[in-house]
Amino acid sequence: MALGKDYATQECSIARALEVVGERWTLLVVRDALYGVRRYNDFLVHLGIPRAVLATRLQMLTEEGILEKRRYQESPPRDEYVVTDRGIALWPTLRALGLWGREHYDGTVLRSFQHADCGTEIGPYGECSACGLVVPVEDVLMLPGPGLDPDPANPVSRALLKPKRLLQPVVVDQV
Amino acid sequence: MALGKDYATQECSIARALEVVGERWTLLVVRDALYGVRRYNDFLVHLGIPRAVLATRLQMLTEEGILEKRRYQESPPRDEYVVTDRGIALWPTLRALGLWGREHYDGTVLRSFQHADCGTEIGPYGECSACGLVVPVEDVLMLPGPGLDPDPANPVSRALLKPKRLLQPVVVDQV
DNA sequence: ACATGTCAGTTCGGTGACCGAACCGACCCT
DNA sequence: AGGGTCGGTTCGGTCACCGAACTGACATGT
Repeated sequence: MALGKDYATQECSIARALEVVGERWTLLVVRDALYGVRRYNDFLVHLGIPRAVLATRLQMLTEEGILEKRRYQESPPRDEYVVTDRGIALWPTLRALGLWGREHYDGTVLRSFQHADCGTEIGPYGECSACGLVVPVEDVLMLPGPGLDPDPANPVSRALLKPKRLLQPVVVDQV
Repeated sequence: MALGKDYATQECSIARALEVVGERWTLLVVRDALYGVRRYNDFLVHLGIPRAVLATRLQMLTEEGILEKRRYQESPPRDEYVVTDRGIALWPTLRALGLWGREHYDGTVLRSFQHADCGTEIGPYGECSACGLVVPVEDVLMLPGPGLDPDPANPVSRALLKPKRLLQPVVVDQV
C-alpha cells in the first residue's frame, strides 16, 4: 500500500484491504472499471492521472486479480482491462463511500444508481430496499444526476452521461 | 487528499469522499475511533503510526467534523477525540471494506460483529437477518474471531479483545 | 528538592511515491 | 515519407511519509 510498506502491526481485514486498494487513485480506477471503462487511454482521459501511475495501478490491480488484462485486437496489439469478480465485490464499498461523500460534502446528486428491475435507489450496502436483496452489479442502472456537468470536455465523461448498466463497456464516440 | 492536491477533474462523490478519508492511515484512525479508541496515545500504540502523521490526521479529521476534540481533564490538560455522526456514517464503508478484505485475503474471521439485542451476525447490508432491520452502530457488538492473536503485545489490542459495543470507550488497563 | 515518568505533541533528516512533461516504439493511414 | 494514435517508459522535482530525537507541562516517588 501507499508509502513505505504495509500496515504491519495491524490484524484487521480493513487494513488488509487498504494495503491492496488504499493507494491514491486505486479505488477510482476500480470505480471506472465498474462504470465500464476498459482501455488505458480512456482511464487516462477520464481520471486525469499521471501516465506512469496509471500503468503501475493497472499492473498491480491485474496482479491482485481485481482486473484482468485481455487482448482485444492483434494488430496493433491492444489490451483491455476488465473487472473481475474480486473487483465487482468492491462495489458495496464504493457505493457506501459515494453515498457518504454525497451526503456530507456534495449536497447534490451527481449520479444515481437504481435497481434496473424496479427503479429503486440502491442503498449504502448495494441493496434494493424495495426488493430486500443485494442487487447484482450488472442489474444496477447508472443515471446522471442534476449536479453533473451536462457538457463535459472529455469524451469519456460525455459517454458516461448516457444511462447505462454497470459493467457494460462504455462506448466512446470518436470525433 | 494524499499527495499534491485533490482529484480536481473528478465530478464524483467517491472522489470527494476520498479527498477527505483517502490518505494513508485516515480510515484506520476512524475505524479505531468507532472501536472506542479516544486518546492520542492509544491511537499511537494501536496503529503503530508515526507521531507526526497521527497529529496531522487527528487535526484534519477534527476540522472535517469527523472527530470532535473534547477536554476530559484540566490538570494536566488532556483531550480526547470522539467520533461524530459524520464519522459514524462511515461505518458501512468500513464494514464493506472489511468484509471484502476478509473474503478475498484473510480467509478467516478476525473480528465478528453481532446485533447486541439478539446475537445474530450482522449481514452484508449491515442488517440483522433475525430482526430484519439495519442495526444502529451503538447496537453492534464486536467480538474477537478465531483468527485474532489471543495475546497481543500492546495494551490497546488487548483491551479490544473483550467483547464490546462499538462507540463504547475502550478501557485500557494500566500495568 | 530532585529525579523519573507520562502524555501530547513538534522538529528534523532521509526516503520514496507521486507529479507533469518529454520521449519512445509499434502500428496505421495517406 | 510524414503524421497520428496508442500504450506505455524515463526523468527531474516536489512533497508526504518514515523513525528517532526533542520539548514542555504536569504528576509521582523518595
